Amino acid sequence: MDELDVSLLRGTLDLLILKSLSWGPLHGYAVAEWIGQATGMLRVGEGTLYPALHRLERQGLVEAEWGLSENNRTAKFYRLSRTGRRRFSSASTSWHDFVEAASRALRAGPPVPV
Amino acid sequence: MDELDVSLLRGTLDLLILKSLSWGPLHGYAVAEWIGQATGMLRVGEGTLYPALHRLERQGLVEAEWGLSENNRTAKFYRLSRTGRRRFSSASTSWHDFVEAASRALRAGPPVPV
DNA sequence: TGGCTTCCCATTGCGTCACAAGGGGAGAAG
DNA sequence: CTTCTCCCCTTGTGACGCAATGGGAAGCCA
Repeated sequence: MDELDVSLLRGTLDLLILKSLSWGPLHGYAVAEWIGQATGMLRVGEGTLYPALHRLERQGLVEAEWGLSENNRTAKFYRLSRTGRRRFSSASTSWHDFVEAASRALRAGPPVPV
Repeated sequence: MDELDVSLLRGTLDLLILKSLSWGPLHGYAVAEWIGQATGMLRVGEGTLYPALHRLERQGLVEAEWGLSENNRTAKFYRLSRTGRRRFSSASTSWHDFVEAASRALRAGPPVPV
């Protein structure tokens, strides 16, 4: 009823996309499906996904190629570039670091007086 | 050297602020200080913090009141409202749920074929 | 007295991004 | 031939983190 809180997806989407491509090329639709099932709760709309993919492509992290899907449809397959792979691992650690830091603060006690 | 990756702070800042106020009123400057030390790595600039505080105030989650700081300066003290307290706990659980979901996906295996 | 630092408040403008809404095309299935 | 599923895309819009900028008041030091 109330407005649900802000999209926490911010900054995490790219990482999830890179992860989904870490085993091999996927087309956009499959990426969205994977994220949905792997997280169990995060539904990525197409208006969110495709701009993100194009962004990653512009940054040289993924490369696209047209092909045929498992269902015999023309689909654009994305695959990690070498820099994409490097970026994936670095983004992964900084994501964990960030979560760790925030988590620590959320468990922390009151501010210590100087 | 490289461009650092996107602000992961998105969506987490409000939660950290609410947490910092969970023990009692603090002025803005102290909130920023607490976040910096409690996380050990996240530095919140004033151009980030004050808009956030005003936002939370507009939403009725915190209430502000002028007072005197420990250093004898006029400062605006923020304190959690009752709804703010409720919001803090709900936002807290959804933050953890989100992190858990993303974390699960980042540990997950390849997409299962249908 | 004058200048410097620290503390504390705030705004403007910019770029980024998640997202809803809308549009399209092509295979499959009824 | 209609409908469904799959698969692609763009255009707004609002939200938000952030650098830059400005100001004011207390305290210190010379």
